[in-house]
Parts: sequence; C-alpha cells; structure tokens
Amino acid sequence: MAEFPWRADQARRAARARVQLTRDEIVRTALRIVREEGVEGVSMRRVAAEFRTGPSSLYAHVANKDELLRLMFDEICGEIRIPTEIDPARWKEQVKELARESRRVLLTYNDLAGTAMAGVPTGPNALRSSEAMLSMMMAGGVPVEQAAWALDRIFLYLAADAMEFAMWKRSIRESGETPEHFIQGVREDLASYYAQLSPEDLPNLRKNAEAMVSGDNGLRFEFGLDLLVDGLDRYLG
Amino acid sequence: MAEFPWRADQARRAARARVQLTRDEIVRTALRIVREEGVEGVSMRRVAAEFRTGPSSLYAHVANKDELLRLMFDEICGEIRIPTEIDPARWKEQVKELARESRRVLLTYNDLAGTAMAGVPTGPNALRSSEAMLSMMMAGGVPVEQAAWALDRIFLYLAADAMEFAMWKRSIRESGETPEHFIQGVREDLASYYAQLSPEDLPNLRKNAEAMVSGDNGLRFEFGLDLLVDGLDRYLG
DNA sequence: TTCTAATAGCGAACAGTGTTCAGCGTCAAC
DNA sequence: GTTGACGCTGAACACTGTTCGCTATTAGAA
Repeated sequence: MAEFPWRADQARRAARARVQLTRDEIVRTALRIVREEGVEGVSMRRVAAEFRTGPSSLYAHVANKDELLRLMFDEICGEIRIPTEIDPARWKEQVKELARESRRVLLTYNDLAGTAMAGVPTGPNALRSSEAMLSMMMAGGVPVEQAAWALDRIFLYLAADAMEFAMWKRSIRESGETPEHFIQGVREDLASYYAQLSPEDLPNLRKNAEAMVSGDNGLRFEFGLDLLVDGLDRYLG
Repeated sequence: MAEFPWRADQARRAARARVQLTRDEIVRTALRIVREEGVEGVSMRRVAAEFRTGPSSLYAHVANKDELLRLMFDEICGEIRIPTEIDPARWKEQVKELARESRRVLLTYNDLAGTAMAGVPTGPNALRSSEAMLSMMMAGGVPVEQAAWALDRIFLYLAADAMEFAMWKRSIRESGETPEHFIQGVREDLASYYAQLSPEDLPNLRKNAEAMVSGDNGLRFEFGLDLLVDGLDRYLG
C-alpha cells in the first residue's frame, strides 16, 4: 500500500466512495440486520461495522438510534401494498386485507413493529397506510371518530401481534430446532402443564388444556381481526 | 471500624441480617423501581445497589434478568382483584370489568406488561386471572375454543395498551411538564400536522385531523375492548 | 469445643451498549 | 494557494447482563 502512494490514493478514494455514508444506505443496512436478527441485533456499532467504520460516523446522518428506528419503520411501511381503488361494498374485506398485508410486512422485520408503540407514526409511508384504511372505513359508512379510533386500535393490534410473533421466531431460532418441531414441543409441554393444574382452583384451564393451545398464530390473528373489524357494524349509519 | 473489631463484627452481622437477600425481597425491590422508572430503570446493578451490594449477589436467587422480570410480572398479576362469584347473565360486563382491573394494575407498573409478550405467562397468579376470564366467557355460553382464543387476544390487547400508555407516561415525565399541558400540546401539534397534509394524497387524514386526535387513552381502550368482547356474541349457542 | 464442608455473597472482569467530542483529512470556494 | 467547512473517526464515558474465583460465615460432625 504505502509503496504505491498514487495507487493507494486512488484505492482510498474508491474505498471512500464505495463506503460513502448516506441516510438511506444506513437505513437500508439496518433493515437488513433487523430482518435477520431483530432489533436486538441493530446496534450503532453493528450498523457502522457494515460500512467498516465506527459508530460515531452514523451520527452525522441520524440524530440517534431512536430516530434511526423510526426511519426504518417508516421505510418498511412503504412496502405495504395499498389497493389503488377502494370499494365501499367490500369495505370490511378490504380493511382486513390491508391489515393482513401490513402484518405480512411487519412480520418480515421481526420486532421492529415495537417502534410504532413508542409514539404515533407520522412518517409519509405510515400515513399512506393510515389514509387508505381510514378511507375504506369511511367509505363503508363508519363515522369519522369511530373510524379514527378503530384505525388506532387495529394498528396497535398489528404491532402487538408482530411483537408476539417475533418472540416466537427468536425462540425458534435460538432453539436450533425446526419450526414445526419446536412449536409442536412447546404446544405439548404447555398442554400437559395445563392438564396438570389443580382441579379445584383452575378447573377450566385444566379441563380445556387442548383448546388453550389450539390454533397457530395466523388463525389467532385472524380471530382477533374479525372481532375488531366486524364489530364496527354497530356504528354504521 | 478497624479499631473495634468486636463491634465491627457485630455491626457487620447486623448489616448482613438487615440486608439478607431473598427472592421475594429482590422481586419486591425491583417492582418498586419499575413502578417509579419503568423496566428501563431495572438493571441488576440498580436492584443490587438497593441492598448495598453488587449485581452478582442476585444470581444466587434469580437465574437471570429474564427470570426476574417474569417473577415480577406474575407478582403483579396477584394484585388483580378477581370477583368471587361469576354471574352468567352479566358475563360480558364481568369480562370487561376484569380487563379494566387488569389494565389498572398493568398501568401501575409502566411497561412491565411487555414481559408478557415474550411468552405465555404461566405463573400461578397469571393463571388465576386467565381461569377467571375463561370461566366468565364459558359461563356466558362462548364455546371453549373461541373463549380460549378471545382470552389470548384480550391479554395481548391489554399488554399492548399498557405498553403504549407507558410510553406516554415516559414522555410526560421526561418533558417535565404537567400531564394535561403536555398532552394538550401533543394533541395540538399532531392536529395541525394532520391538517397540513397534502389534500390530494391524504385527503381524509387532513379533513379529519380533529377526529384523529380525539379521545384519551382510556376512551380508546374502552372502544377496543367493546369491539373484542361484544363481538363474541356471534359465537353464542 | 473444635474442625471441616458447604455455601451465600462479593469484587473484579469481560464483552457489549448509546452517545459525545476533539481532532483528522479532504474538498470546494475564494 | 489559502482558508473554511464538513464528513468522518478514534477514543473515551458511563452504562448494561453475566461469569468466575475467592472470602467469610455458618451448620454439622467428631
């Protein structure tokens, strides 16, 4: 290196260019990490290391880790596919479909959804989703206030479900077993634990151990979504 | 001290006795901290410092921080007051009442509820609450599987709501302002932000800015709870 | 009473974390 | 050519959870 300063200079310039820090690049890199390891894996050092530099270099582009997480969250909200036209007749199915699509995206990025619980997401992409869901409900005849609150509750539900799912994924990953085998094992353990409870104090849990552990995360999500969305019927004009 | 070894010895023994470490004492102390500062404030060093010792001393009574948090969570579940008798005729109101009571307790301990999202709570006190709510729904005629899933969804909703509320509380505390003033300020900021959005891209959010920021956390919680519980009607008999 | 085995508790250390800050080298404008 | 600005960086600070020997005390046996 030092023997060929002209080349070294060129190489350094190239290296610098290759490694040029940008807000977008930082967010993109952090998103790759969160997709693979969850929020836990996203440390300023870890992100910076991907650019072969130290953590302090990031602070020129991002105020702090919290801002980075919020930028990341809004970025993934941009991945939510939003229907081009809303159909008042199918408003409930459209709301559910958008919720499922949102869930699909959130689950892809593990527990990043927890960021949304730290405050109302106001990024442009998050607003696009909110606007879409609000429009659907209002088109269906839900009064504005109820629509606004339902929107709030559904997004809270989405975030919570994503968090729970991320915990499962993390447990599975750490166990090293196959997902099916691991889930089956936990289900059996839990069922036998419930079945072993005191018949006097906890009769219903004991008796219905199988029901308590039935259904996967997807089915339970759908169950809760139905309650939240279908229940809006009562507010219709 | 060193000049009067016999006295020092006595004092040390007294200090040791006064400061005797117990699982329960550790959990109690950690709960006091989480009540005042949230989970963020609960570090092994911080808890140990309350006993005038180092963090390693705790590991004789608690496997790790995760176990400590789980013990703490089950402990607060013991604070949830459960009705002595269930009334099938009032099953929906009883379920809601238990949910409100649970919320009251969870909110007291800031974001400790997040622990529950890391896995199915299986502690004795958590089971007592589950048994109670399950009994109420089954007494009301909800089929077991739907009751079990509803229980799951309601607890997830409770945890999420508590997390969101804890974030608010933290923001308020950090702002130094009075809660009323702070909330009013955020509401106005948010409303004017919505009102400023693009009329072409986000017409509904813009138009209904006031509805978007209306209602406090309690009202929104009640709104979501109604949807979740009342929606169970459809599964009756 | 004396000796021994067990054990609770503890200090120090390790590998991490977010964040700050003085100073570096480079590059653009004058 | 010089200077000013600015992106960038290494080092440091005050933390975090957890582990590992060692010490001091205690309980039980002889």
